[in-house]
Amino acid sequence: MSPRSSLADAARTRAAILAHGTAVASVEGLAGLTIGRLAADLGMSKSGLLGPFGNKETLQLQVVEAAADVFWREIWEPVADRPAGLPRLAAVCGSWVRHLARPVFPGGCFFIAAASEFDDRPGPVRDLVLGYADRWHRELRGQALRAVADGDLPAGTDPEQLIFELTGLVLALHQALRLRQDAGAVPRACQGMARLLGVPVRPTA
Amino acid sequence: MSPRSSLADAARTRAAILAHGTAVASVEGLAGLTIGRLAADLGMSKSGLLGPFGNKETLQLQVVEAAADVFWREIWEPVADRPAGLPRLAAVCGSWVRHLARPVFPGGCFFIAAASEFDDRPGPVRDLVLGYADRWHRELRGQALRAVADGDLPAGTDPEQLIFELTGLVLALHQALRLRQDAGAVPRACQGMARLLGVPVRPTA
DNA sequence: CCTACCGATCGGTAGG
DNA sequence: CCTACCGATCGGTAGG
Repeated sequence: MSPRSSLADAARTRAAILAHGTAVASVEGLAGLTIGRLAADLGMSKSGLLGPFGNKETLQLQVVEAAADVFWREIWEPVADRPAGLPRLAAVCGSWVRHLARPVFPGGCFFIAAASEFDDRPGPVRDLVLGYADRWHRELRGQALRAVADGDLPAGTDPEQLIFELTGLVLALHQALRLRQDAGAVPRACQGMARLLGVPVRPTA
Repeated sequence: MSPRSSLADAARTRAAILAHGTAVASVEGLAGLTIGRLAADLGMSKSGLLGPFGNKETLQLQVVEAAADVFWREIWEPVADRPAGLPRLAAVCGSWVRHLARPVFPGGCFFIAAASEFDDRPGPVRDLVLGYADRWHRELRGQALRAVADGDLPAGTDPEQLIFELTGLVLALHQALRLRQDAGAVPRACQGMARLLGVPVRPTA
């Protein structure tokens, strides 16, 4: 009941809003996130929910940031201790597949959905999603370049082509799992990745 | 001004609504299609627009069907005269790439967007989108099976794996073009397809 | 964080 | 095909 406690309460409230917001947005879309629905789900008033954010766009931006934190923690951090280059690239492919196969958000991969939803809608939300996509792309490219330099991928391998094809396998896996509910797509994605990398890929946490 | 003319007028009105509806939905999403916005764009009243359809869901379903007609005409029909098997499969990959690179709808590929938007929303719209996806999948598989039977793809080639990877390249191309606005993705998609098929793939109309 | 309220827009209907 | 209208919900604000 001290000032410190009410700051902590406010932080908890904000965290609860963002956690539920990422879950709802993964299913309904970021644009389909409504203040009234979120407030009702959390037993709050609309104005109370909007308070920490000011307006809907700021809420959307912070939902994207919260989802990015989860994505990074789920996929990249578990493999950060693998040797740079091919071992880490193969490991991140495995944890990426795992993230899609055992979805953290009820609507599957938040970023695949957000990228598709906002690819044609200019504005701060699109810019932020694109910024995270670029960051992800650069991380993958760094590992691919290192793998080529180490001789773990054939000389002359084009890192951009490799990352393009790996991304394609992830997107095909997402569509197969979400739209077609075809769990057989998990080994197909791993097989395609393994062929591109020359080493086994398995869904790992 | 005869009855025949007013039937023709009604058909033209319906066609205009569906043509504009597919365009708007490709950008705003099928759920973001609103009756008021569509009516304002076309200079009609909301009730006049809703008349031919009865309710929004029926409008959505008929927009999906109209988009499917365009998709089929744009991608499959131009290559229907190619020999069945590998030649037709390579040709359809080329016209598929072309469809994405020179988008017919302002929001890019209607079906990639609709599949992502409705993969988590049960109901008639999802069922219809899934039905078209299945139909597309079966067409591709038929050509792949024929290519294997003809000896134009290595014996032991798994048609499902092949189609999964081809679809991944299409999805990666869509994301690169729409989100990242990276036109360099067109040759990357073609290169990946050519490696999978063993023959050149070029974007063709 | 709340209640109470704002104008705008939603999908849809009545009646012509 | 239209006007006129319905209740519900949208994002957001005033005031506490």
